[in-house]
Amino acid sequence: MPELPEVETIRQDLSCLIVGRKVLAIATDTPGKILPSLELVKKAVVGSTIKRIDRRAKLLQLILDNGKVIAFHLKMSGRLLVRKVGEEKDDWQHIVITLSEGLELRFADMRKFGWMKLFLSREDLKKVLTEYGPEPLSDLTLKKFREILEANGRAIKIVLMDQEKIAGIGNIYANEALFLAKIDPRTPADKIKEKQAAALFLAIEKVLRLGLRYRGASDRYYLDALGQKGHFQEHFLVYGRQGKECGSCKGMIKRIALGGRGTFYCPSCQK
DNA sequence: AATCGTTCCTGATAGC
DNA sequence: TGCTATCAGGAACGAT
Repeated sequence: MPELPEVETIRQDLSCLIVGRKVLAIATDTPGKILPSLELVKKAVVGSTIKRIDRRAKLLQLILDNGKVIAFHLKMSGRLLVRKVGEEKDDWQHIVITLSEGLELRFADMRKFGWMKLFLSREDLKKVLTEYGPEPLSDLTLKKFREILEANGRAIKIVLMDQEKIAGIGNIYANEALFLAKIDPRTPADKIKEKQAAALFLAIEKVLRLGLRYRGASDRYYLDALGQKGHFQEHFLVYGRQGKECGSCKGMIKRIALGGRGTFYCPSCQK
């Protein structure tokens, strides 16, 4: 599932591939996934040029030269693919944005949880973006991190995945970071000691950077903008490894449900 | 205000 | 073998 490293990898790809291209047309077979509506989006963006690609949390934004912004949320299974016009249709392809010079930006989504949304101005977008917590790789400091933990009594894994608290961390990176920091995912955030908080702060940075280095985790559906898999899934220490041996203590990785999400940890390493 | 349950959707998997 | 039922899961939303 696309989290910060996956969305950032796509952002970098799109920056190289489609910045400077003009939007010629938009088509879809799932109009409900285009907000506020296909017609309004067409009217606002067809004819404009893509100036820049930004990312904030898991939200990807095409910044257009007319001041409008198109944002995408990939949710569980969304893909943004750059293809040449006429190339074979992609699996679960639902939105096609035709660009100048024979390219297409395709939004494909097996689960159909993802969406595309028009923002009429940078100010409108900014309002939404301020609702996200700090970016863990650029804005978050240890001091700020400790304040977040102290202010929240819910399980640490729930807090890590809460986009209003910290932006961009999803299930995979939350599980992996907690393993590296040797913290039980159920520990109430406000009960985490100073030393453990510092270890977790570093572990978050480490797993996110590792995810970026491997161009994301293609656990199930994730592909980069050219349709290539990432490789971080080959280095998972706990995620999806229930019943397997812990690489650190030779105990067995356990799976539990936390906040309705699959949670993976080593009971003997993570106290 | 904080937190919980429900909803969206479809492929994978379990059970018979 | 082939059918049906269940489940997973990010985040918005309504309910408590």
